[in-house]
Amino acid sequence: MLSKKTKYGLKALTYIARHKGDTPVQVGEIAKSEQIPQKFLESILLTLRKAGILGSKKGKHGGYYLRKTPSDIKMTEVMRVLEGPIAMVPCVSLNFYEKCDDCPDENLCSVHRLMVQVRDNTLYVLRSTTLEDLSGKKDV
Amino acid sequence: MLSKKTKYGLKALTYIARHKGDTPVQVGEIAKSEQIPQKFLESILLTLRKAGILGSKKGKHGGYYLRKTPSDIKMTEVMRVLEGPIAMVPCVSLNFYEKCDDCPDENLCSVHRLMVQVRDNTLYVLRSTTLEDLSGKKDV
DNA sequence: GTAATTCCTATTAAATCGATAGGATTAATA
DNA sequence: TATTAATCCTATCGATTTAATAGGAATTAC
Repeated sequence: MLSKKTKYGLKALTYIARHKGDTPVQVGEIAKSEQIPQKFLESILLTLRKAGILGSKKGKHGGYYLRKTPSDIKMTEVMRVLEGPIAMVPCVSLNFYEKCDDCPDENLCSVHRLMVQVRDNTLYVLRSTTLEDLSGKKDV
Repeated sequence: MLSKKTKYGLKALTYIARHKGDTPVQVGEIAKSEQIPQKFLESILLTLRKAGILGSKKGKHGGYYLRKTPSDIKMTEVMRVLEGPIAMVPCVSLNFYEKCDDCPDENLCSVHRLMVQVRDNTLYVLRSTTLEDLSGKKDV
């Protein structure tokens, strides 16, 4: 299940990507427009900033902006920052690998092999989708 | 993240599918072999039985057996029973659909469109994989 | 110096997960 | 028929995670 954190984060990123002009976008504006609890959204955008996806400007007239162009922001990156591992089990995770306590040999594990397949297909989608795709024309 | 319930369930099904002979397989045997807490496994197999995937025989010399041949048991079915919806958000779920509170129009929602893609790719894998694939030769 | 904004830490309520406990029910078999 | 061994059922529990809230510190425009 996709966490609200990730869902809100993706919506916010889309909102910022669609924003015209060179002024940063304020949390309050996004929260209101996308119906997201403001304080919660604050912490999410902070996470995205710490991960280098967003930049921020503090103080009055401050706000958030993208550090890269939307077409350079892959969904793999965003998902890993907000949702964590893309794989459904740690033993097939590329970036968050962990061995299973049980499994003596991963290659013999039926669950492992299935989850590799799922991971590869999910990765394909998330790698080939960028923020530009999310924020682009509705009918694409 | 794949729940332990699903992981254990898949391992148990694989174990049963590999079992030779026409006697039912006992929970204790599976639990021991696959290192799964027995009581927990009991409840999982019960779920699978209620879903029609497993059959059971009570009393002495009882146990569980498959209701269909492994090649007829798709991973979509097993995953839906044990893990719930395959989609990452209810608004793109085929079997557990729910409208989002926020989203006025799903077709305009960037998250929705992304998650449809992920769902379709995951479905492809889970639909084309059966228990026979899981329990088959290790080096396939 | 005031107002508006991000930044940071802590807390909380609710839900979910993984597991355990204890026994009821059923069936084989001696 | 009594015993044994298995599934079946319900309830509970502790730990973790999630979603959200609270309160204020730091920073900046004006």
